[in-house]
Amino acid sequence: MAQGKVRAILHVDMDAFFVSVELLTRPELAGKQVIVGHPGERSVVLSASYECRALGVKSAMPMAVAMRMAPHAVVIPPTHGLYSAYSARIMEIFHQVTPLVEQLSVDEAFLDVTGSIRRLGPPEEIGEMIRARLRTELGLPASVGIAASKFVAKVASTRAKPDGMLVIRPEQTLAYLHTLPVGALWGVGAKTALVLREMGITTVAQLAQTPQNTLSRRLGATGIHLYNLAWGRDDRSVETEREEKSIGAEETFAIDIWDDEALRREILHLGHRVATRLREAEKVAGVVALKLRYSDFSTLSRSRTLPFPSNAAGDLVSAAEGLFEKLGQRPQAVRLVGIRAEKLADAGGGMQLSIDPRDDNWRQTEATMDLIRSRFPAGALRPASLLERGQKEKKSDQSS
DNA sequence: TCTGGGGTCCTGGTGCCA
DNA sequence: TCTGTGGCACCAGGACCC
Repeated sequence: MAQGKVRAILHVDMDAFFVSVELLTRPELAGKQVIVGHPGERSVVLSASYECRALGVKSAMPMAVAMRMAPHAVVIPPTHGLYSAYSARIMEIFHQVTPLVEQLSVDEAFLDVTGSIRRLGPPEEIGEMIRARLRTELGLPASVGIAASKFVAKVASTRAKPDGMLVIRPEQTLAYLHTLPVGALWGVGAKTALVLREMGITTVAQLAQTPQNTLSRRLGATGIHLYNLAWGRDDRSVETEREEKSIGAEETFAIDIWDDEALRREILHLGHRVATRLREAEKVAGVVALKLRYSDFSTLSRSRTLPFPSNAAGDLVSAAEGLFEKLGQRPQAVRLVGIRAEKLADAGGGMQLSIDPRDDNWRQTEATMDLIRSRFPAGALRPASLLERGQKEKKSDQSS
């Protein structure tokens, strides 16, 4: 970060990204109500066109609700591979502008262009250039926020949507922030907004005028963080590298499940998914966490430290099964099962040594499975115990 | 209205150990 | 030998984001 120099941070956010990508191959749907998401009863909206948003449809809204709001909307199942491919091309364009790119998700990033100004012109010109390139080279609309800090740039891009650009200069920052509702702050979700409302705080200006210790008492460290944001204080730099902290997979059943055997099969399936991804990332996990969500949406998680870090499905599954056993009788049917590998470390190239030679045989087998999987279509290879599941529970495999 | 799947971060409780 | 304490790791859960 340049000391004593005002930074120029861009936040670039693609507009209705999944929908925009789908429209590239279905231009006849442009200007129509379009939703990307699984059409199933228990799915949610992944992305909605602005024509749908005008009717109240939002991302993460239950599909059933969205369909009541926009009954004529065209629903397109997601094609994640396509979005990843476009995401890579988008990031490539960003990296041609500056090496200081922090990718936040598949469709948005921070760019620190402070050092690019002499070469490319003022930040506004850089922002417009990026938007023009995304539009002409990829056919995708994007919004850009420009400010001296990440947080304010992010707020600006949100306010610039759709297909716009908003610059907030350092001297305008406070006046601008203090016009916003408190929900505009990064980190204020439904629960925090409720707590703040109980305190009589609904705007950023009111938050800024609230004593820090009052906020701290109700919200802990979050309160102090929000207070600083309300005063425009955010000196976090654009981080170009981010270490993965965990890798997980979870599955919501089409109907809630009581059957132990079905739950065990799902644990086995998820364990293999997570282990495969760990090996692809060349990581080993030190901790395995099991997550269950019951019919009433209450969620329970249990975790266990492995005797030694591993990326073998057998180790992950056996830890998860141990946690599952320990839970004993379940009070309700289960709607979701998840497994997460945590405390990740580099695999270090070699395979994990084990006292039991059978374990190493199994790991060799998994390595061979990875190789076969890389050469044949997904789902071509799976443990025998999952074959029956593969035929009965097709729904789950759509997302694997 | 009835809630996916992928993550990160924070907090509070608990048990171990010096 | 017993007890209190502080630090730390681990665990569980919640809130949030896209």
